[in-house]
Amino acid sequence: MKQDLRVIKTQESIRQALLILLKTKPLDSISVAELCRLAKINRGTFYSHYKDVHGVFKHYVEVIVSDFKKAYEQPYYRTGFRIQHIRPEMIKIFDHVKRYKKFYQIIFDEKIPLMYYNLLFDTVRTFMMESIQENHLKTDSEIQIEYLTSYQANAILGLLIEWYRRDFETPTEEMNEQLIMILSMSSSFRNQTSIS
Amino acid sequence: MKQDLRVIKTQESIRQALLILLKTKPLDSISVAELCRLAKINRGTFYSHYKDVHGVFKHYVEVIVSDFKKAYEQPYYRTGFRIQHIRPEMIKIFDHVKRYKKFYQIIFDEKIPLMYYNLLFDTVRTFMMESIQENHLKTDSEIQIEYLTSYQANAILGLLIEWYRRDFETPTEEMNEQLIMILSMSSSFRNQTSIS
DNA sequence: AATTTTATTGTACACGTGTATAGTATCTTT
DNA sequence: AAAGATACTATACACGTGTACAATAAAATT
Repeated sequence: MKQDLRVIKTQESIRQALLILLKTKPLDSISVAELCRLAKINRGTFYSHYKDVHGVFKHYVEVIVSDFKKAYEQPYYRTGFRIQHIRPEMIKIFDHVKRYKKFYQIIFDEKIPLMYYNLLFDTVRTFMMESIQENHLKTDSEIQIEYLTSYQANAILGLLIEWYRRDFETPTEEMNEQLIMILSMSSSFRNQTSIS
Repeated sequence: MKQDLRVIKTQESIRQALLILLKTKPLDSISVAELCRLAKINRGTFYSHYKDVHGVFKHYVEVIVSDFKKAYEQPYYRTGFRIQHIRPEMIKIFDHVKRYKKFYQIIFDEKIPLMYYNLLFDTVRTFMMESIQENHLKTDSEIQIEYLTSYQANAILGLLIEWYRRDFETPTEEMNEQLIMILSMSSSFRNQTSIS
């Protein structure tokens, strides 16, 4: 059996309505009722497709995240550089975020649920995991990779948080440089700070 | 002029009601109406004190965060160790989180707004800042301290996220060890991973 | 103790939420 | 093209939200 045309039509009009509303008001102020009025959809119908407004927004976030994954998984980036040097895969993250700036401004908004942040976290963390496994890196056997990758992935997100707070005004090139410099800081510094 | 007794009474009964409700249901399912019924407070009165249920919860979070800050600021921990070694200040974070486990389980819940996470982030980040300044560490002048500390602070929170996801079952002692091992990993490894 | 100040209550209103159900319209299948 | 399946609509209900305002109660001030 094929996908019902009615379903496609209503879902698309709901999604479109969200995009339109997002241009004039923040996500957390958009109600299901308003969305349905604009989409010319009965409110009861809405609930047979989405749980709430976040359910609709999540669709777009998933599209963006999968775009991020796709870019990262291009073979060129995975094989073309020697592992002795900092490879540029991660660098792509800043370009990606800048490209979808409007969405990331929503995701990092303090009124928005952690759910989207978690999605980001899991995505970046998976990259870390794969990178370690592909290069057959063996870490100190005492270190649990789950904790190591969580540490590393969230560190990157820390840069994004700061970037967001500065309204993404720092150029992506400088973000790349900052990341590389932080990564190449000597371990002696890390021991000195006691914290980092 | 002194603080009106009526105000104190109503605020305390609202806060108490929240604690009671939190024992049986998640924060995001607690309505202002329910809170007011239990607190025996008129709903209109509620809104002259708090904006919403989160406003009430935030009070507790602020108490907890200030407790965290206080513990960190005890002079003993700031002077008693040589900076050449990893100092144990940050180690306190795991004990602290474990102590207030119930609250952190709420804060890290995916349905809860980023606001509380940001509060945590800012707190830890301030520690990083102070630590760098107190020790008169000069980083590479090209590195912006704001990005460095955001990176470092959020990395720690990454460990907390993973810990939370495992329902805080990893013993605090092991969390301490994991952190120390991650921090003392050689920079050569970091260059190899390309990501971390 | 009397007066003044103000926090709280009770009530109302327009709106949003989530769910349910019967009737209608639209799609798919044969 | 007709039959069958099902998505959509219209409507209703109980509940929650945020705001407003006059009446009341309980504080602080004199």
